[in-house]
Formats: sequence, structure tokens, C-alpha cells
Amino acid sequence: MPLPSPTPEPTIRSVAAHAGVSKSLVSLVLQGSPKVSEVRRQAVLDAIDELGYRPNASARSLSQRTPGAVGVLVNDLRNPWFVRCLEGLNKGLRPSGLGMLLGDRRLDDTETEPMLNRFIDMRLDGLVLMGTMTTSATIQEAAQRLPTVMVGHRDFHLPHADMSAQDDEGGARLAVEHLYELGHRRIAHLSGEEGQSSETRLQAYRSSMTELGLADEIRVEACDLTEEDGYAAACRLLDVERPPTAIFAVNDVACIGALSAARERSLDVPTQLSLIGFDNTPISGSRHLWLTTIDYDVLQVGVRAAKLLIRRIADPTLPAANYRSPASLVVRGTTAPPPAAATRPSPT
Amino acid sequence: MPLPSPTPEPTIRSVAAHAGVSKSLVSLVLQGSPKVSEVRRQAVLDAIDELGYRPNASARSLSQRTPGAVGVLVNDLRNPWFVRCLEGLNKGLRPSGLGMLLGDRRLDDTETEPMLNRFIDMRLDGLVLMGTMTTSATIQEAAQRLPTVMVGHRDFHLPHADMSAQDDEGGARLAVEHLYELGHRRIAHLSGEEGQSSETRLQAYRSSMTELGLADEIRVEACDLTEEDGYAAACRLLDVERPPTAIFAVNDVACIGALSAARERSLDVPTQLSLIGFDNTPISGSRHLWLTTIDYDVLQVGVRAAKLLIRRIADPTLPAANYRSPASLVVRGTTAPPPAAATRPSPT
DNA sequence: TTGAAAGCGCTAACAC
DNA sequence: GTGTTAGCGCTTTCAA
Repeated sequence: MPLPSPTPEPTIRSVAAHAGVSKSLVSLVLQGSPKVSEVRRQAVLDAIDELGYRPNASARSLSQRTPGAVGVLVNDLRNPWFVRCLEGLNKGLRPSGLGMLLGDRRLDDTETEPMLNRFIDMRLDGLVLMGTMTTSATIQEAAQRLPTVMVGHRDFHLPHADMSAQDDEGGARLAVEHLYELGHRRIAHLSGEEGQSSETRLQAYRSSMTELGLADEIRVEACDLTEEDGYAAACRLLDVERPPTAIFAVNDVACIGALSAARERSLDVPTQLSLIGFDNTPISGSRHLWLTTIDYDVLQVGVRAAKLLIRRIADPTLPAANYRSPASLVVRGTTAPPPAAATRPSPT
Repeated sequence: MPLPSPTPEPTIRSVAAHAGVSKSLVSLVLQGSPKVSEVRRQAVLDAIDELGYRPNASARSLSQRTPGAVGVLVNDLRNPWFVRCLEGLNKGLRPSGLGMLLGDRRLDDTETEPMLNRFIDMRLDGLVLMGTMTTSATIQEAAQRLPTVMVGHRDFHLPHADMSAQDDEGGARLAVEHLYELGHRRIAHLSGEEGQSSETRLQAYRSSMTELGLADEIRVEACDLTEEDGYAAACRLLDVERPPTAIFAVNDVACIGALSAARERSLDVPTQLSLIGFDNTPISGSRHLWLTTIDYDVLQVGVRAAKLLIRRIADPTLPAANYRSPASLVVRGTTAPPPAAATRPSPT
């Protein structure tokens, strides 16, 4: 049975002929309509698998004017955060029967425009913009034409898009306070270079520090949200006269970079340097890293995004909803009280 | 400008009317045909963006009988190997203008059948099966209907599918020989539970060991290809009377699990235990891990897969091609000579 | 219940 | 060069 079938592809027409009924009857059977007699239904069903018939999605989507799928544009699949979030999205989409078409912004930067254009041209039922990204004319156009939800951020203005994100402000405060309570004072921040989430986390770090009377201890280094760049920024933070005793990193990936920097300097984590990440990425729970971090149920963020999108597909005129998943602290192995000498010059 | 446009979507017809030409002329312009006068072309182009016209992909795909996209079914996106491989695939696909639709087998196991069915029904131009997976009736059907390439494996029989994979046999031998040359004798293998690649690596380990006169030292533990399971299997390997001085893991992810197991037992890597992985996954080069591993240019495996697929789309009757990317050793920080006592009971 | 017929938006012969 | 016409495979009135 070689691939190039000798017979032309069976269509609804050939099925009808084979079953001795009309096209429309076949269509009704395909859609599980109740108003078809049992005899005919069987005849059609039999014809279908005798012929190996498969409906043609393009034809259906053309005629029904909906492809039954949404497009998902992801920032960077190398970051496990996205994989987890996709899992949630997928789960939330399932009841609606919507499929998803995935594209990665970073796989190839020149590839994201064609991808979005394809989404538009397919007249997809919805669009998911997952993770920090800068806007562009194409994104704006796509978001204007397709019901849209932004997940993890609201980096640019999209009047009719919903948002499913996390409590960046609260999470960052939890991180700083945790370190403070352990006794740290020289708490530095490894910040993200772009994106509203990074910005919010940074501001929250600043205010927390100030409110704790540590305004003078504020130290910030910005990095791209990659491990490599987190490493570099952490180096800059550590290679100074009076290095911090603790670093709050904008996300887990950057935090791992910081871990490398510490190790390279033979700084023991957590006894000589405390580190805390953000996102509770799957890898952060790996025994080998065991990162203290901020959790906010990413899976739920994904599920919520799906629900918002489904709602918006049903009624695109809805006012934009903003949902933030609450943050909580996950204490693991990378935070501890600072070396005694560092905080308490000696006496009480 | 709210989303629900008051005017119906512009079509090729409205564009034609607006520009004062016929439908077919518009179609020709859209396809960049040279046989259109400059004046008309401009008129059409103007009409297009005045109206904000976008071609309808379903209609086009119905009439052209090709959607200009391939489906990619991936085993597990949590493994960074896939992300890298996708990058290659994407790169290789680019010149052809083919888009890609991505699905993850593990995101949700119940979701892979609908995904494949969607691929079939969309009459996609091709199918990519990326990474170890067990077959199913749906996979068989999809592969029968769509030009197919398997990447990284040939886990089941698909008569008309090409393969782009890696030299598992050679790579495994390199790993064992590297450890041998460092002086290791008690070399254990952390094997994969399923998949032909795992099987081949295991067999090569066995033969290498035997050929090196180490048949008696053969120790194998099987694990699922995840970090968690790699950890568990490594524990079983280490918690015995006479533990191995080196472990060759079936892939990097499992190797990281082994690293955790070593650390948990306060075994220093590499001075007390050597570890070597497989795949040269991006994370393995992370400073924090710095895994010795086997490389085979995954990117190239992806590119090659794209090329094979493009060829097969052009001529589906081609005999199945099998390509294996050559393997090489990447020595980093997790391998070293064994502790002296272990190999040389004491004297020379 | 079932069938006939008219589109969905686009491409592709084929004439002019 | 440009317009006309006939489909692509399916859904969906509307009659029968």
C-alpha cells in the first residue's frame, strides 16, 4: 500500500455515492445530527471506513468560518516556564475542543512575522501571546483581528485583550522580606532588561528595601532573561568591594546563572551567599539545584488564560480582564542566614 | 476601533471591485505574477490596504490543495534537546516557505490523537515525528497519508518515512572508551527504558565493555528518560557493595539525575565518580553542570530532517533514506581518572 | 428524514 | 494583459 494512492482522495461526494445517499446526509452524519435514520447512518459510516474517508479541514473551515484552533506565540521554549504554562493552556482549552498551533519567537526571530501572518490568514479562533515580548505592527494587527489573551505579562497596550499573569509585586516583596527575616541586609537584585514583569519586580524590590530602611543597600544589575546573561550580571554584582550577602533574581533561569557565578568564586550557597529565584520553574525543584523561589501556580495561569480566551471568543466585545495569580514563597536550599560577620559588625 | 468589524471581511471580490478589476487579476497580483501591468498592480495593492484585506488561508489551501505547512509531533518539550532540534528543523524548512504546526506528545497524552487527526484532516504537506515514541494506529495512518520523516529514532516500522538521527552506536562507544582510557573499569550504564536509540546505546555499551575485557563489570539500570527517574536509577547503581567509579548515562537529562544522586551521597564528581551523558543538550554546557557528554550536532539533525522531508514531499515514492549524524566526545568537568584505590588494589 | 442547490474565498484554465 | 468560468470539499438553507 504505497503512499501515492491511485484513487483520488475520497470526498463527501464519493461517500454519498458509495452509501447511496446524498451529500448532505453524509454531512449530517459527520456532525452527529440526531435526525438521521439508524439505517442510513450505518450505511454512511460503513462507506466512510471502506473508503478511508477523512473530512477536509480547509473545506470545513472555509464553509463554517472557523478552524477550531487558536494560535500560541511563545517567547522562548528553552525556558521551562513556558512548557509548564502551555500544559495549563492545553488543559484549559480541552473542554472547548479547540486545537493549538504553536510558534516560538526565539526559534528564529525572522520567523515570527510569517507565523503571525499565517495565524491571521487562517482566521484562527484566538491568539495567545505567552511571555514577555516587544510589540510590532504585526502583533498589533493580529491582536486586533483575533480575540487575544496575553499570558504572564501585559507588556504593551492591547485594548481588547485579556491578561492572565501573576502577582509580580507581591512575589518580589515576599522574596525580599524572606531574605530580610533571615538577617540579610545587603540584598542585591538581578533584574530583567525588558518586560513589564521585570519592571514590576524591580520596583517592588526597591520599595521593599526602602520600607525596610535598606535604601542604601539597593544594588541592581540588569540581564537578559537567560542563564548565560544571569551569570554575567551576577559576576558584576559579586566582584565588588563589599558584595551582597544575598541576591534576589528576577527569575529562576537567571538565578541558576548566579549559582554558577557563586560556585566559580567558591562561595558556598547558601552559607556564604543566599539566592532566591522567581517562577518555581520545574528545574528549580531539581535535586541538583534546589532553588528557593517564588511560586504562583503557572499551570493555573495557563488554565486561566484558556478560560479567558474562550470567553472572549464567545464575546469579543467584553471589557479586558486582568487576572493575577497570587504568589507564595517556596523555601528550599539556596537561602540561609548570612555569615555572622557580615550583618553584625560584632556586638548586639 | 473595536474588534467586531461592522463591515463584512473584505474578500478578493471586494478588492477587485474597489480597484476596478477582476477577481483573477487580484489573485495574480497576490501571487506576484509578472504578467500584470504596473498600473493595475498598484491599483490592486492600494485597494488591498485601504480595505485591510487579508487572504483566507482555508480558501487558498482548499483550492491549491496544499496548506504550505508541516506538522511536528514532539516527544517531550521539557527536554531541551527538542527545542534545539526544532531550531534546526525550522532553519531547514525556511527556504521552502513551509510553516510548522507543533504538538507535544507529553503535554497531555490524550491530546496526541486529536492532534494527529487534525494534521491529517488539514492535509498537511508533511509530518515530522520527533523523538522516541511508541506507535499507534493514528500515527501509522498519519504516516501513511503524509510524507513523513522520523527524527532522532526509528522506533517502529514506517515503510515510506525517512530518518534523520545520530550515530548512537559510535557515540556510546566513545563514551565507554573515554572512561576506559581515564582508567575506569567499573563502568555502569544508566539505560533508557524505551526507544531504539536507548537500545542501541545499551548494546554498544555491552559490546564495548566486552571487547575491553570488562564483561564482568557490566552493570545496567534502566530509567525513564527524565531527570527524576535518572536520579532514582543512579541511586540503585550507587547503593551497592562495590559501586561503579563511572556512569555512562543514556542522555544528559538522566545524567543530571545521576549528578544529584552523587551529590546526595557526598560523592565528589569527578574525583570520586565520573559521569558522562549523551546529546550535548544546551543545559549540559551550563557552567553549573559542565557535563562531559557526546555531541552530534542536533541542529544539523533538525536541518537534515527538513531537507529529507522537502525531498519526500516533492516525490513521495522515494525509497526511505536513513541519515545518522556522526558523534564526537565533548570532555568537560564530570569525568576524571578514578580514585587510585579503586582500580589499582595498590601496587603496579 | 432526505435531497437539491447555493454559496464560503480562492485558484486556474481558458478565451478575449 | 485581462476577464470569464468552473471548480476545490464542505455546510446550510429550503423544499420535497
